[in-house]
Amino acid sequence: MLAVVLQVREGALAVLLWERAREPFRRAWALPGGVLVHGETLEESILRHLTAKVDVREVAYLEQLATVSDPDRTPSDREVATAYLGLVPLGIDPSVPADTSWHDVDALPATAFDHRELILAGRDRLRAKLSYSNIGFALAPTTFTLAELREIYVAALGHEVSATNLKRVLLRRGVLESTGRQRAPGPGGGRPAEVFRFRRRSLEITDPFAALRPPG
Amino acid sequence: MLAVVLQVREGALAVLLWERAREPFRRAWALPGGVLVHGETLEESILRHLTAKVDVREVAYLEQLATVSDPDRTPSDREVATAYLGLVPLGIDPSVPADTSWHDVDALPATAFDHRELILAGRDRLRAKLSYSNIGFALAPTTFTLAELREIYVAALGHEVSATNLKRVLLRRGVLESTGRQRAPGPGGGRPAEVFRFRRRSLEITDPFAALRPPG
DNA sequence: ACAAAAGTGTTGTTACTACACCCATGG
DNA sequence: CCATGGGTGTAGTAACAACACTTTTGT
Repeated sequence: MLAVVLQVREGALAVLLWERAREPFRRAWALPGGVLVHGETLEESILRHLTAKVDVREVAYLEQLATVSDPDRTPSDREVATAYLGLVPLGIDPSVPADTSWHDVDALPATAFDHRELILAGRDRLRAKLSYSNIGFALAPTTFTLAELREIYVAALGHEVSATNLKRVLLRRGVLESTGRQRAPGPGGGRPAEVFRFRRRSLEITDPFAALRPPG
Repeated sequence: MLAVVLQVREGALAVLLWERAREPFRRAWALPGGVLVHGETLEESILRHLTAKVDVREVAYLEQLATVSDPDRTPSDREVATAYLGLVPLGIDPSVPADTSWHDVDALPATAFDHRELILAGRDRLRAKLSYSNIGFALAPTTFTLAELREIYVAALGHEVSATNLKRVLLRRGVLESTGRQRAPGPGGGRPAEVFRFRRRSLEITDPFAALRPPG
C-alpha cells in the first residue's frame, strides 16, 4: 500500500514524502504506506496508513493509481504494492511528523524503490483528469477567485493557463458557479474579484466524448 | 489475478468466461485467472494463466485495469485480485477448453464474485480509449476496409458510427494509412473498397489535450 | 488622473457531424 | 442501366485560444 498525496504549495505541485532512516534506501525519500491487514479493503488500508502522516480529513479525493509487482522493485522479497492518488486542497497545511515533508514534484530528491515512477504516474493522471473532469475541486479551497484558481491549474498542469478562458470553459461545462460574493482588491488597487466555488465536490466527467460522440 | 479478455465477435463485444464446476458460484461464469507465484510480475502471471484458456499470442494488447480487495468479494478468505484488460483482434477464433466460451458483454449470464463489475469496467476503459487513442489496432485485423472497421467500432462503442467520418478522424490523426490495395466487391456489386491498416500497433494517445491545451 | 486587477466581447481556428453528391462494380 | 456499396466535397456547429476592450478599484 502506497499513497501519492499531491497538493499545490507555493505555486508548485508537491508530493508528501518521508525520509527513510534505515536500509535499504537509507536517507532516500519514500511514499507513505504500509501493509494491508486482514479484513480491510485497500481504501481502508491506505487511509489508515495515511493517518500516521497527515489528517486524512484533509484528503479531498482518493483514487486507485496502479499496482506494481516487479520482483526487483525491492531488494529483499518481492512486494506487490497498490498505489493510490490522493489530493489535498490548497491552503491547508496539515501537521506532519518530523521525518515527513512536501517536495516539489518537478524537483524530486533521491527517492526509494520505484516511488519516483509512481509519483510521476500520479501527476500525469491528475493532469489528464483536469482536462476532462471537475477534479479541480480537490486541489482548490472551497471558495476562490479566478486568479487563484488559475494559479492552481498552472501549478498542476505545468503550463500557462489564461484566467479568461479557464473561466469560460469551466462555466460552460457547469463545473464552477459564482458565490455572489466579492474579494476586496489588494493594496495596489484593482477591480474586486468575483468569488467562485465548484458546483460539485465529487468527481464528474465533464467531457465524456472528446471525440467520436454518438449521433444526435 | 483476473483477465477481462474482449473481442468483437458477430457484431458484438464479447468476453471470455469459463463455467465454474464447483462451489462457490457453481454453474456461474467467471473470468480466467489464477494466483500470483513467487518471482513473476503481474503481467507474466496473467499471461501464464491465460495460456491455459487461449493462445496468448492472439492477445494484441494488455493493460492493468484495477485491483479489487473487498473482504466480502469472495465467500471464504478475502482475496486481493488484480484484473487486466486484454484485447483480441477480430477474425481469429482461438481454440478454448470445453468449459470456456465467449459471451456478449451486453447480455452476460450469471457471473461469479464481482466479475460482472470488472467486465463492465473493462468495457468502459476500452470505450474511453477508442476516443482518444489508436487502441482500435488491438480489435481490428491487420488489414481491413472502412466498412469492417466501422462495424468493430459500432460493436465496441455501442452506438452508430459513420464510416465517412470515422475515416476522416482516423486519417487526420495519423492513426490509419492506406495499403494501396483494394477489396473486390460482393455478389451484389459495388465499388471496390480501399484496404487500410493501423500505422502503429502499439498504444498511442492521439488526442492528449482534448481541452485546456497548452498555448502556442 | 493613472495604474492595477478583473471581467467581457469578438474573432479566428480546429475538429468534428451531417448530408448531398460522385465513382466503380456486378447483374 | 440500375442497384449496390464505397468514397469525396461541402456546409454547419461547438469548443476553444487569443487579444482588444471595458469596468472597478486604490493611490
